[in-house]
Amino acid sequence: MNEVAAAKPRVRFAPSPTGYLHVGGARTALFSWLFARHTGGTFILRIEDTDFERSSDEMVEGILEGMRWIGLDWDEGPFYQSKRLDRYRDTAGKLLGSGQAYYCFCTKEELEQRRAEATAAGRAPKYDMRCRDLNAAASAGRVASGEPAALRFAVPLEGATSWEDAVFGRLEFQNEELEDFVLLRSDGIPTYHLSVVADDLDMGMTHVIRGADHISNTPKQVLQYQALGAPLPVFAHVPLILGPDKTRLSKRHGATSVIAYKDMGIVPEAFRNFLALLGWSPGGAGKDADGKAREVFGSEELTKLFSLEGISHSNAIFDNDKLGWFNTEWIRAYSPEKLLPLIEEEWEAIHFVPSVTREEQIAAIALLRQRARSLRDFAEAFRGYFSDDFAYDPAAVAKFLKDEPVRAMVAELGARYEAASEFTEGGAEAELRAFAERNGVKAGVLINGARVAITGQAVAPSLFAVMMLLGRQRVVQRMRAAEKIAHS
RNA sequence: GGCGUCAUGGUGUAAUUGGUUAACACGCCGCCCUCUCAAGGCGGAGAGUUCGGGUUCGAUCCCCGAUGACGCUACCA
Repeated sequence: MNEVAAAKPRVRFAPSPTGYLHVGGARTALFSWLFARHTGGTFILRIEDTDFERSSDEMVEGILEGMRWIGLDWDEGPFYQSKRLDRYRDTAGKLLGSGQAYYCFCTKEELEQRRAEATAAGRAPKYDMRCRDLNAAASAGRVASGEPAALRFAVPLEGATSWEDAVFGRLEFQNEELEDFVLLRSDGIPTYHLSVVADDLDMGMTHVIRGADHISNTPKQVLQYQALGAPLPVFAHVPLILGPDKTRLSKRHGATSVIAYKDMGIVPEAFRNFLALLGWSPGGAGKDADGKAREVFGSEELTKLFSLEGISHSNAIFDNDKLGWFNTEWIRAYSPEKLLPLIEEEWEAIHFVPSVTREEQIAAIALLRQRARSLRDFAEAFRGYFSDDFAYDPAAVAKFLKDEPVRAMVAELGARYEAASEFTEGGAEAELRAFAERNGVKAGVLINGARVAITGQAVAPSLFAVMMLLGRQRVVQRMRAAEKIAHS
């Protein structure tokens, strides 16, 4: 461990607000957050908005919303790079002053043209360093007189740059493979390469946990730390998340924004649990006494188990089925009281207003959560439990409530319930079974028919439990109306 | 093209880090339960660890090569 890592960890999540929080970003944020919480360190949020063209406040809000949704709270920030421009110029000044950076007067057009020529000629499209040996004083003069110039870092011509990556081990790049990258654009705005280093240094980052797509950028940053005489943070590169076709996850694969999963009725714990296990495993620490690995982990447990060592080296494929499984597990684990506000959001989204009391809602949720796959179920298939405003699933009607005799029997049974002296779970079942026998049909036929009449669905909890939940009045009313239910 | 990284069933991951009939979870199939559907219980199919060489008494694990995938290759981040 180097001297920086020995200090209390300080880690950050540094998204660029050029889009909403996507699943890859969410996972790196989660890993950083888990690491900070595990070690008792500090988690910092920094918005890298130096690309004014593509950044927007709306995207910043979207990112914050996504982070709040999966429960990632930050201790410092959000800091905005757009408000710290002076600091980057200071750092650039140091590099220029020590001769490790130089002004470049080549225009963007010239560079593009040379790049095209080099590629056409089969050469590597690297910057040709033509401004590198310009006289420093003369260059400074040109800049002072208003000539636009970018500032480039002077990469050593020989040797190699390496670091010890916390997940990949020792990584090394030959300096000759690197080009003299731009630190400050000609409009004075820093590039990513400069601003990350300046900020990570300034904000005292001990660990830089980010996507593996940054591995190739890392030597450029290591070189700056060295040029500045600063100690290196620990770099930990996290493998990428791919779509089912093994290409980088994109809108083509469906939802890419974290909030889209919220909209699909995924519960935050489920999403976080799923994400945590994509590219990370607790190893032996996550196993039970019988040797079976558990996978359903809450926030506290993930925090306890998390370590950089458990991060995988290879890219992972996003599997919707498994996410769905985590969702059912977590919906079942939530208390009805905790589920209710989440369900209310679903209702609001479709402008549905439940007509039953809160107590009845809680009771219904307690009964239904066992078989919910998504929060959306509560606003769709389960509507009949919360209001008389629900639809009959045509397939369910066709399957169990199509025959006229059955419809008539369900209606008649409804009338019997109405006339009965009491309405209890056992009594209702006994009544139904006796009625079925007298009419020469199997009890199951009436149970299934009544279920459709009462809930509109072929799928539901045990019929008699549902009856007690809905209450005699609704049950009777819906059963008596069985003959009027439309069917084809 | 150059540079870099990675490679265990369809998917996510394990394998006391050279000694296992290669394990667990998701998914899939079947059976049980049963008033439906889930859940649950039980069982099954599915990888000999990308391929080829080496080192070793012995390689998922170490070395070399190939292949493939992915990443980077901007005055984007």
